[in-house]
Amino acid sequence: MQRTQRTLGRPRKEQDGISTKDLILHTATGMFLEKGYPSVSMDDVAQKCDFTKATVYYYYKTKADLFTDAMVQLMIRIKQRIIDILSTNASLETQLFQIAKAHIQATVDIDINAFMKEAKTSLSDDQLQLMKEAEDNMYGALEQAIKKAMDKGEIPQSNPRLGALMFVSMLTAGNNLDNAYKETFSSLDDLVTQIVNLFWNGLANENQSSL
Amino acid sequence: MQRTQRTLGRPRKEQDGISTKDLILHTATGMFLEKGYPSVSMDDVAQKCDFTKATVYYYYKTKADLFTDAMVQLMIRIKQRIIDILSTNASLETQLFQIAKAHIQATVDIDINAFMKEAKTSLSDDQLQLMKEAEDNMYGALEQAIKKAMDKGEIPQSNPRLGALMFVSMLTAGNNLDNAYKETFSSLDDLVTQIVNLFWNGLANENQSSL
Amino acid sequence: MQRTQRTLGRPRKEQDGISTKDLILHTATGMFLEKGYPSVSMDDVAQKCDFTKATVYYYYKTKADLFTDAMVQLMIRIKQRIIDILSTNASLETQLFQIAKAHIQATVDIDINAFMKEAKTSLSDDQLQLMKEAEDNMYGALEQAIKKAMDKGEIPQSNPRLGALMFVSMLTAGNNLDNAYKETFSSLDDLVTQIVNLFWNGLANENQSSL
Amino acid sequence: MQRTQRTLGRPRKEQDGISTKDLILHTATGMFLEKGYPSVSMDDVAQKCDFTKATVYYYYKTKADLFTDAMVQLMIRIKQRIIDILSTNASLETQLFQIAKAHIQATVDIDINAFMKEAKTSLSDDQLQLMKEAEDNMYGALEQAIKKAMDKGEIPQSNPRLGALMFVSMLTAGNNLDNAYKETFSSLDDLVTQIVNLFWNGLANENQSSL
DNA sequence: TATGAATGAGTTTTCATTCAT
DNA sequence: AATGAATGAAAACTCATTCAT
Repeated sequence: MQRTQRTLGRPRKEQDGISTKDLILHTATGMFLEKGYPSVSMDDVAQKCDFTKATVYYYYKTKADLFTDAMVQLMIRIKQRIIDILSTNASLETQLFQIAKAHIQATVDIDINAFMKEAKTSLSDDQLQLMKEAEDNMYGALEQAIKKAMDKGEIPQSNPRLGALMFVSMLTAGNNLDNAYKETFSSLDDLVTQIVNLFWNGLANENQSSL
Repeated sequence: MQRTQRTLGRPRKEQDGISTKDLILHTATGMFLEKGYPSVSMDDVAQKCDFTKATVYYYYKTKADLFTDAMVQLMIRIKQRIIDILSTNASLETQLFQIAKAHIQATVDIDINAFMKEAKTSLSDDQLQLMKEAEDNMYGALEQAIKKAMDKGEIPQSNPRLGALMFVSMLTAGNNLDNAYKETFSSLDDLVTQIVNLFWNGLANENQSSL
Repeated sequence: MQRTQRTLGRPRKEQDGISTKDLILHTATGMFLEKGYPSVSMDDVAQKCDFTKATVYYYYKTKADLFTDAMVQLMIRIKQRIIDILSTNASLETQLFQIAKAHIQATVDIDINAFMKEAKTSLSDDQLQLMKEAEDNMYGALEQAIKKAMDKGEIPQSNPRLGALMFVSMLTAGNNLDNAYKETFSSLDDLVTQIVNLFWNGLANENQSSL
Repeated sequence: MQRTQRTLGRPRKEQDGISTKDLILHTATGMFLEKGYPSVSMDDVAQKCDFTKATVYYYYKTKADLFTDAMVQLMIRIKQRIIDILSTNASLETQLFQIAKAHIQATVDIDINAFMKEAKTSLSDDQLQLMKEAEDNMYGALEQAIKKAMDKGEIPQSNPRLGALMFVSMLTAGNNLDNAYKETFSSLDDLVTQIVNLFWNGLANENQSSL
């Protein structure tokens, strides 16, 4: 008659409560983001985790698997962050500002497109599919928020998906800014504000296009 | 006054008027753009040119040298194309549209930031410097055109460099669009128009920011 | 008190009690001695051991590392042999004869100076330092024995280190003797005796130098 | 009717009176001595001469040819220097001192044995033969001088060739001395004197060998 | 006489991956 | 769960050599 859910026997080694697999995944994510897929070797990841290559292979059958999982999990986390911000009552503009700030504060930068290009030759179709779905979901949240604002009349009707894509592309560019140039901004908030303003109001601030 | 009448050494092939070195450079440029720095081997380049690795090394001492030259020359060409368009009498908005169209029509796409990240560990400081300068020049032309429009009162004053950077980032994102999604646009012009409009008019089309 | 009862990982082959690493080191030592540093490739070593290049790299990170270890270990072994002989009660002359014989009987021959010259451009400062120390130790034992004999009055006072160096240089030269010439000696002992005599008594066999 | 030996027409380009072939040979000699056969590339030689590889090949069919010629000519020059010194009226000991000093003053060092070992695999039998002969000649002069001194009763009878070989080996060792150690001698003359003394009088300075 | 172009065969090194314990 | 051993394939780079002018 078992009373507790607590598993019996000595609990498995989980230093700081993080499992080996998670540690590997987390470490790999950071390294992939920093250097790109081909420039990170399984040994690099293993060494940074203080494990051996073989241990990494114990958890991930191939490097492509590790990469796919790393990217998918990352995109899920980002999507969740976006959703959290979008679920508040603030105006869309305010929310976009919050998203932008969170994105730029995170040292990590997901230039998904660049990653895809690099890894394309190494990933299986299934893996590419997985990543594409995660990417879709990630942009999807933003896209729907924009769509809702359009439907509510908050902003004029246009292509909401394109808006979402362009917004993220601008954030990525903001993240990759040359350090020397970055320092010409008085603060991070200042940079973020200018980017969001550019996205929100455009360069011209007028209604009519002369085209 | 010395005349070196007869050229020394074996003459270059010059088939179709294109020298071996140019062929290598051109081929390499395309491959780097398509797959990224680490994924293109010197042998890959050589084979595509129908030469041997050693021939590539005859013209470029290292892979990093080849890459640097490829990117710098590319950015020079792009800068020139931008300058050509900007030197017409058309309005800036029209010019931006032309630039965007030229950029997206070119199969090549330079996601400079992504390349820099990939190659950073492999390039020497000198090489990085060369690329940064070429990049600066490339954006510089656009930046000055925006600045001039601001000074003329054509558009409101804001950060012209950030505008230039964001514009190119949007074009790059447009270029990397998922094919399936790309096909939802009625034409290339349609896609380009929407991107330029978004940049020019912003999402909100209003003057006041609520932040 | 942690007992690592079961050894982790795949166990080494240990055929004939010699570990893979030792086999590689031993093989490499012989090849370096025979052909010199630049003329021995990592693949050469691997093939002679019936392993792959990658296995050699598994144990030695670089060729320079392998070379350094090979030479240092060799010099340590030679030093030990010299010390063993010098620790007997025999007269120094007899001991020198024994050392000379052992040196010449060993098929291996270390022309340390020549090796240093060849490898100098390839070795790191640390590696050169390691080799220099091992070399110093090797000569040191001989030097001290000569010094002791001088202090005891067995031989006249002079520069003991120079004596040690010259002795080894003569042995090396003896080892490298042209085979045709070597055969003009009635026996190995004869050759060794003549060399040691030359070193011990000099060419002139007289006390006064006319210089 | 030609009166003068002076060749007619424009004299061939001989900068500083040294022909291209001689310049190449001379340069190559120095580089081979400094770095050893395998570590010197034909390109290295060419660049140091400010010519192209192809020019070197114009004068020397193969690298082995260049090396053989370089070494043979060098040994001929050394032999001549030895003969010059030995043809004076000075005592053999004095002459050996002069030879030793000349040898050690020359920055170049011919560790012929080491070179032979390195190059053995690359040289043809003919080339090895050529070098062996030059080497024989080089040692031969010294050998004969020693033999003559023995016949004159100046020094006791022993193996003159072995003496010659050992003498040169000691000089080579003296040349390769660690710089730090070299500086412990008050002057070059001091070092040379000690080496020649050791060779001439031996370590023991006594007539009887206890063996 | 001298040279620029081109190459084949190698060299050092890296790395994803497998295997046996 | 984790690891040490071993490898095949490829990458960057080198170099002696040939060829055509």
